[in-house]
Order: sequence, then C-alpha cells, then structure tokens
Amino acid sequence: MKEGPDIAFLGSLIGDPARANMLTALLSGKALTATELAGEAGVTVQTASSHLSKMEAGGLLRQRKQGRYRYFTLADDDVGSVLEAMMGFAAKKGHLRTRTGPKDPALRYSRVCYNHLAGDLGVRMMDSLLAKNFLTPETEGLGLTGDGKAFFEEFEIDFEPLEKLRRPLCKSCLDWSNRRSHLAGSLGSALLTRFYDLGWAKRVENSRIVAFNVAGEKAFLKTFPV
Amino acid sequence: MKEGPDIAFLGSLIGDPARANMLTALLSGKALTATELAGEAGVTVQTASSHLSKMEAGGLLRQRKQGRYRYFTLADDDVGSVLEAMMGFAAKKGHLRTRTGPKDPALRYSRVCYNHLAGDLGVRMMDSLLAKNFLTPETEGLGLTGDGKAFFEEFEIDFEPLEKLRRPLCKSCLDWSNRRSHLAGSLGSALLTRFYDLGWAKRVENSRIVAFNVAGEKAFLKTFPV
DNA sequence: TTCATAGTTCGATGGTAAGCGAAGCATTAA
DNA sequence: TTAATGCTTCGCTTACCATCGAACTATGAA
Repeated sequence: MKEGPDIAFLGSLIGDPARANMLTALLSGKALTATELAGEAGVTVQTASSHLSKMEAGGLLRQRKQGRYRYFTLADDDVGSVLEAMMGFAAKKGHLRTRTGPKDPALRYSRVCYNHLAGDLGVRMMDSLLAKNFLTPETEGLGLTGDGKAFFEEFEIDFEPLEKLRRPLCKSCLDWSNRRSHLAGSLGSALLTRFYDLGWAKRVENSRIVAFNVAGEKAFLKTFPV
Repeated sequence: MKEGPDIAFLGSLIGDPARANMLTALLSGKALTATELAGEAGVTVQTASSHLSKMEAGGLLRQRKQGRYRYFTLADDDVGSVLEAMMGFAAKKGHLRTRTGPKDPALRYSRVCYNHLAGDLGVRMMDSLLAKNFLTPETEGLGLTGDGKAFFEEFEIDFEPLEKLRRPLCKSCLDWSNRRSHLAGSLGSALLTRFYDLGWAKRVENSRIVAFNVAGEKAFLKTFPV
C-alpha cells in the first residue's frame, strides 16, 4: 500500500557496528574528533573518516572545523531520540551482540575504553578487585575500601590529584565484548597509565588494542587473580 | 565509556531493504502471510522466509500458525514505535532511497503493489488521469469526475460492485521507486485486472513484476498519454 | 623553511549476507 | 491415495561494503 520513507537507509547507516559505536559515544553529547571516534569504534582513521562522511551525508552528524581538528556531534535532538528509542528497544529485548565489528580477537582481550582498560583483562581486573573487597558496590557507583586504598598505594598510585578531579574516582563501565563491567573513572585511568609506566603493556598505534608483553601479562594476572 | 545495548544489530535488521519493506507493510497492523510479505518486498518466498525468521529471532515479529498459513505481525507496540520514530526522522531528512533492494529494473518499470499497478507505468497512468481531469485531488484522497466516469465505462469497468466495497474507490499510493503517487483503491485494482483480461500484461511468477507484452504496452501508452 | 599531526581520498582485498534454484516438509483438498 | 499449496532448508553464486595501506592535503609548531 503505502511504502513510506526510507527506513532501510537509516537502518543500514546505524546498522554497522563501527558506526553504532561512534553514535553511542556521541550520545553523551560531547563533541569528539575523528581520531577519537576512530578509537572509540576500534577502527583506523581512514575507515572512520569514511564512516563519518557517510553519517554526515545521511544527516546523522554535524561537523565543526576548529583548527586542524574536526569535531563531530549528533546533528539534532531527533537523532538522539531515534538512537534512544532503538537502545531502549534493544535493551528490553536483551539483544546479544552478534556481528562484532572489527573482529580482532586482541581487541576483545584487552583494549582501551577512552582512557581505561577494557576487554577480558579489564573485566578480570574488576572481578578481582571486587572479590578481594578492594572495591565495593555502593548505591551510586563504586566505593573504595580501606584495604583497597592500601592496595593501590602499594601499587604506587597517587590518590591526591585524583580525588581533586571532577571525574568520579571509581565508576563501572559495561563491556560490550563480555557484557560485564570493568573499572572506569580516574582510578581506572590511573591504573592503565601505571601499566604503561611499569612497562607491562603499550598501546598499538591506530587502534584501541593494549598489547601486553609476556612478562607484563604474567605480572598482571598475578596481581589480579580470579 | 558506556557502550550500551546493541543498536547495530537492530539497525542492520531494519537496514535491509527487503526487510524494511516487510516491516512497513506490517505497520498497517494487518497480519500477513509469508507469501504476501514476499510479494510486498519483491523477493522470492525462500528469501522472504529467511528474512522472516531473522526478524522473528530478533524480536521484531511474531508468528501465528493457522492451518498451512503463517501469519506474521509486529511483535509489540514497541516495534511500531521504533519504526515510527525512524520513519519520522527519515521523512524529515528527506532520505533518498539509494540501495534499492532487489534491483530488477523491470520491477521499477511496472509491478504490483498489493493489487494495483505501481512503478513507472503506474505513475504514468496516475499522471495521465489527473491531467485529463478524470481524477481530481480532494481534501481527503482522490475524487472521480464525470468525465472520468465516462472514460472508465468506455474502458469497460463495472462500477457497481466497486462502490459497494468497504475499500475506498480511489486512493493515492506513494511509489518508492519514483517517489511519486500512483492509483490505488478498488479502482486501481479493477484497472489492473482489466489489463490482464485485455491480454495486455500478466504477472511474472514468484515476483511482483507485471510483464506487459509489446502490443499491450503500446496500447497502454496510447490509452494513458502524458 | 621543515617537521609533525589531523584528516581525506584512492585502490585493492576479503568477508559477509542477500538472493535464488532445487529439494524437502507440512497441511489441505480431492 | 494423489495432487496442490504454503513454507522451510540447503547449497551455491554474486554483489556490496567495511577495512586498511599508501599517498595526499591542510593546519600548526619549531
């Protein structure tokens, strides 16, 4: 009968995992650069650029040039509404993530989520910290116990600057590859930097992958037992 | 930060043209059989079956067996809301249909839309009828003029049974391939049957295509000049 | 200048999924 | 029974598009 406007085009635009990740990242309202969005989606900047121009052409995004940066935001509130509607539906139905975008297994194992550790290792760390009672679930977010404080001091993490930040110290963050939580917040961020400093791991260029070396991985697993 | 539920899966589900066509057809609220939906989407029943099971697994559709028929409906109101939201957005942005599903050019030329003629020829017929003042746009839908009545009687279409039907006599229907209107309603349906009876055209099996033969096409073009 | 960083464009590759024919199952009609 | 219809499953082909490397443009820094 009536065939209506083109839902398929819109759906396919949102239907790509990399693009969906970028959109959810932008749903926070923040303006992000192309490179940041590439990291968020776990793809190279070239790929991201292609996706971004498609989404802009499709009316999902807006672009603001500032110096040599390009800041992307959602185009309107309408985009947000559509995304919210879809997220609500997907959450209700408990959709499993099937076609996991760039299917790098390394990405599932350990990767950066903004500035903290995600993936199998990230989840393991969270589990370990909770099991040892270093962290404890509170009404709103996560709390740090006395034992935890001691543990992190032992691990040479400096709290003072962290507590002054506006960002919450501990925060849990849902992991898409495991559908489990890992540690975010400024503490999560500090831990990751500490891993870098200790020489346990370093970031792979142009990717979200955090590459642990053999010794580093061994030490990590020992520090955060299950 | 948070990666939320799987929008990509839902998007890709809706993002296929064939599936999107089925969903919009079901948006009317009617329960349709697999074969009907196949026709609606312009694909074979095998393909439709595959799509339908995917959408059912994805929680978009519900299936009701009745004898040897399978009636499909949208799963809940939530599905409808999501679709409506997407349609609203797409309409506002004036999205063009780019990836036209089964890209049979014959399908764009002349096809069945439920029970009336769509595609290039359908649009041409509508234009011609309007230009000659046989049909006239009214506040709600389309009206039949005196001249029109004469023309259709000349064309040997019997009005009496048509006017008794609950379905509206004239109705305009948006054509996805042209983004223009063509004639629906019981009159549109009667015209198509008349073309079959005159031997101008016949339906291609397992497809929405209406195949005009050479003489039939010539006569059609003469009867409905632009 | 020269170098570095942010981003785009181009070309080639590969994986994925839509599509269909053929065969099979299930239900109804005769 | 047999035949016909509605629908599914299997196997295969094809087409699209996400992905990335390499080369290029643009802006800023030294």
